[in-house]
Amino acid sequence: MRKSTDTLSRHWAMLQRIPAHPRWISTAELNQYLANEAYEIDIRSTQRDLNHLSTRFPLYCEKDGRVNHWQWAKGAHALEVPSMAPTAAFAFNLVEQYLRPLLPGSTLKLMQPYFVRASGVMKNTKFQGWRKNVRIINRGPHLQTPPINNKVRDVVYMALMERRKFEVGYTPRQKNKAVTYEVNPHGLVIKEGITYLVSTLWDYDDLKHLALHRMSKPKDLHEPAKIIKGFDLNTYIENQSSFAYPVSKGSLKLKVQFSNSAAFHLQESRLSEDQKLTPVGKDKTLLSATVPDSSEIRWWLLGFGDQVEVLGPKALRDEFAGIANNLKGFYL
Amino acid sequence: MRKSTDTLSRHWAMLQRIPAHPRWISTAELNQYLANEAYEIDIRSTQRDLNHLSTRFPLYCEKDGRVNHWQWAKGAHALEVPSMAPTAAFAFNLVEQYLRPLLPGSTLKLMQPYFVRASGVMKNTKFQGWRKNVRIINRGPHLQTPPINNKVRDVVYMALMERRKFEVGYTPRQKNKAVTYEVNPHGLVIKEGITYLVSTLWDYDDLKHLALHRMSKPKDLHEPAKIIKGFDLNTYIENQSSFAYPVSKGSLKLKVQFSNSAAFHLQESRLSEDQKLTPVGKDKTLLSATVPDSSEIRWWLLGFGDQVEVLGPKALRDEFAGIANNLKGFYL
DNA sequence: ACTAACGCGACATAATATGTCGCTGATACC
DNA sequence: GGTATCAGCGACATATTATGTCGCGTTAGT
Repeated sequence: MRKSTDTLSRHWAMLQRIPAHPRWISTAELNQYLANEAYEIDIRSTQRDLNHLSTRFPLYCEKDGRVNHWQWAKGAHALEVPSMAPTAAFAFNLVEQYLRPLLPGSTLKLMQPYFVRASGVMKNTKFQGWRKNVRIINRGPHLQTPPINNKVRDVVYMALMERRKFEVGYTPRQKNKAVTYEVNPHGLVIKEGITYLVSTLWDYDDLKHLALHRMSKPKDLHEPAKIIKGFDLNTYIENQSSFAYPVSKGSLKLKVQFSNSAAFHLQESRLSEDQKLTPVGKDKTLLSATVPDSSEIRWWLLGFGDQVEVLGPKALRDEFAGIANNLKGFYL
Repeated sequence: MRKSTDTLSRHWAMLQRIPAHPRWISTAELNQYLANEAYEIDIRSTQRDLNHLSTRFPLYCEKDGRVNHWQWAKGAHALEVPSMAPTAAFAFNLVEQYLRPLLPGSTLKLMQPYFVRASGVMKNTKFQGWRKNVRIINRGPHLQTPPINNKVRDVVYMALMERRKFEVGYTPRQKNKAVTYEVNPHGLVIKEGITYLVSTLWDYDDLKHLALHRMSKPKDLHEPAKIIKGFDLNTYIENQSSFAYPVSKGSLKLKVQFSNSAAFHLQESRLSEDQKLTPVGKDKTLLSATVPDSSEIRWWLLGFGDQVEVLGPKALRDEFAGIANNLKGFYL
């Protein structure tokens, strides 16, 4: 009566196919899936397997009428093989520390199970209180990223990934009341901790930037989105300078004089492949490098204050001269 | 002859206990481990199980004399249950994009299996070429992080975690020849993409900063490290301003006048809990906020150039006045 | 109220997981 | 170089279990 089977790998396939809370799968669906995967087995066995597996794994079964809905229990920590190596766990912890102030909390929350696992692995080492002995030094202050609703995050990400429309309440800045939009997601931009969805609304063709933290009551419409043909996010950002960042597509042959203390770390990590550092006198260093012409580089150079003098190119020097002049005016 | 057993969970335990390449475990060790985990079983069964499992999972067995060494095959992509949710995969992809220019490649490589898995999940969505439709805009140019040897990374991380000594070749800046150090790792600092190990050497008590990309030929000494009693990395960084960053432990009651365009994004992500923005005239905004007194905040403010005028506190205004004066001098 | 579909207990039986034994070959110790 | 030791593994008997089948109770849909 019994066929030759491979119970172990079938069980494995089942565990993989069962989704995490709040998604679920019915016994019949799972049996069908297994049949497609070359595990043709009686549904009775699938039922038995599920009951058996649920005694060993945090599987949860919810009866919906006569149908059993199976899922991984809410908050069940994922199991993985091979388990996370200690060094990988360390990397996860570094990354967590690094990202916490920079990315919206709700995006990071999606990786929470991995961070938890990493902490678990670290607990078995002697490096207790490791957080106190690792530090990542960032430039710039930590802006407080506005919170994004988890449901908004899930619907938006899924809609973007599956190229579907969705409906959402949006509260424009300086207004109190949410209006309802039907959104066709085109691309995602994160800038200074704010997440924007580049989208069109209804059947219109003009692109809007919708901040995720201004969204509420999302509703997946399960309909294909209307995407502008040939849309390309990079082109969009650069050509239209929609996010007001890059200055031009060209590059700059930078010539800058640093104080030695400011130039110090450039000896370790370089600005460009062709970077050259030349000592000038006792306490100055001349930097020459070819870099993309962007507002980022201006920002970076300005941040050094009076530790940096821009020598060239001429246009950039003039820009900086203008800024210096204006600044001087402020503080007369 | 046969005892009642729980084959499934025993197999699971085995899979979890087998380490990833290049670590390994012998059959006897594994059997011993299982015995401790309440799976008391004949070693013959452990042998059979391993052979059986290796037909279904990428397990690799290396014979060392008469002993079998088992490990997950090199580059075997990890398996996890429940499998990564599509939204989590999306988050991983975002994070990967975010981190690539900011963290040393070898640290990121430790997370590679997870990024690979995430990409696999994304492949099942309609969001092909998603990389082109997601963009994270960073401030500051991308410095090129110098490469760290993988072996160095592994030995250093493990030594730090297990509080062990190690021996390493170190090539100080502007020297060609590596000298050999015996290192007691105390803490790790990442700054501008450079990874430093704060350490003492041999039996000395003075702390050195060793850059990981200057290390070579690491050798774990499998001996407990000699750690300075009461060492605390944060205290060390702040008190000794060893990494020349924070200015003081106090806070600043910042009063700053922004041009409206520069102040724009502060309406979305705030600098502090108590941040206040007040319009001044037609095209200026007054910001007041209490922030930690740090060089980061100076950097950040300077980056805005002539879009920002510091009004208070007086000491900070004076600092900025001095900088403006010097700058003006450069560009006369 | 009838029917179809699902879950599940029971049962027979084929398949397999387990302990045991003994052989082979590599290592280590004298 | 001889011998004791130990790991791996093939073979075998057998207890255990995984599987298909059947039938009953229950629920949803018509």
